[in-house]
Amino acid sequence: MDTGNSPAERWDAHLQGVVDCVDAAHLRARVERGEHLRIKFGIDPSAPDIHLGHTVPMRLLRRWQALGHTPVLIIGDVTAQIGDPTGRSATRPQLTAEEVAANARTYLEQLFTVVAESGAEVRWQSEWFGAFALSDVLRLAGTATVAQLLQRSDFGQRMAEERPIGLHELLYPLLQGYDSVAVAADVELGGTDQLFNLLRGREVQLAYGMAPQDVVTVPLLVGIDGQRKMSKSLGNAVGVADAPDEQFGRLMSIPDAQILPYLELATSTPLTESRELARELGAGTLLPRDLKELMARRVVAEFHDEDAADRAAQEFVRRFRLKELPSEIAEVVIPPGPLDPRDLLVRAGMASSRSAGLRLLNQGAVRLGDHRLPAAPEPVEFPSGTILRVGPRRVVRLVLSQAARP
RNA sequence: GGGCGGGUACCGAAGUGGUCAAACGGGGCUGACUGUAAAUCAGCUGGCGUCGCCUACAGAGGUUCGAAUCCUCUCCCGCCCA
Repeated sequence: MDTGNSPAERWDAHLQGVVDCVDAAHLRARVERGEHLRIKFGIDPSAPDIHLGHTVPMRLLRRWQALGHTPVLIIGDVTAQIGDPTGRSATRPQLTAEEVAANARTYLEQLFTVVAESGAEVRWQSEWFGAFALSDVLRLAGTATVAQLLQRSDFGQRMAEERPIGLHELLYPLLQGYDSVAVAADVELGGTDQLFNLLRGREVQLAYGMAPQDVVTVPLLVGIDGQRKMSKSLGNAVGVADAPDEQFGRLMSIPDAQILPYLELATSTPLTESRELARELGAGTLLPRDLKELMARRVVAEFHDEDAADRAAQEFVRRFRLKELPSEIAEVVIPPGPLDPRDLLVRAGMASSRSAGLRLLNQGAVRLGDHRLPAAPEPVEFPSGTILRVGPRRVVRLVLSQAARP
């Protein structure tokens, strides 16, 4: 690695966006010496799609990759069948090998939109755990005490609340730690919530007579609800593979307080620029809405392209500021003839049942053409091509089927 | 093996004979408002031929005019002691 910079500058470049660093002095020395390091990054393929939260450590990995290090991506196909107990108050359902393999495929594909594929090493846990004998498991289990493993706050809390803890969950940090032995990791990288697991890797390496890896963590991205950590299952995530409109819209719904964190963590905005933008925001010369839009455009541009970002932004303004119809409207084919409004809603896919449809009608949520449909039970008739709107977001074009009924 | 506590709507969690389609919170949906798909406020949130009926409180039986609530058996889960 030769960035042409002084050792100290090189170290600074590594440190950008880092929260914890253990052992910082040790790592610094290696970096300043210009060593090429193997950077382990574990992937949990328990869900198929990557969201913005995952891209935070991935972004750091990319930066370090650019600085000359080797990303070692570990697909946790074995541990995914356990489910990381981190932050969990309950045992997670176990996945089958097939589910995990399928998830891993799409996951990798999406990961390589951030990290450069060339030069990266991809390893599957089953490479080493596949051949694990019981004696190996026992040896690994012998590297930690129950008390050490229970120190994790989520386990401690579960104990206190008399909630179940699976034995396999206890093993999780050890398995993940053994990965570091298997790939001879120099550094492991993850979100701050992974600190316990990452540190365990050091202990496992030591127990196997290997020099312990250094550990680096990055901040967690808060979900679009602005409250909890971003997570698919909490429904507050922005998926890397989501459609541009979807990404843009979801990003525009984050609370203002999250605009800067998102800009810094979820886009490639240079530090100097984001500082300047933060200053303008504070000074009131830049409106939160505009900065939010800038951030949202950058995210969309990164995972799609500039064009898509432009279109998504325009579409958003069109739909939610000007309250116009979207530029593309899905069509639904409806048989001709008078129709009970409730049935219309069900057939158009806007309501899951007639009762649900009635509720929408009662709430004044339904607009047919440019009329608000009353809750009256009278059947409605309309020409083909009529627009049906339900609430602010759902729009459909009704096309009458020409097939004459006997 | 013994003791104790549980299984309720999308999720969490009340309810221990009728006024329970089931409190409350979360989530979702809708309305108002808004720079916003945010925040806030309000409403809705099993189904159906809508003042009524049907299905529903792990499963199967039973007691009762009447059960999510009582009894019996079964299945599943948790904690503790050994």
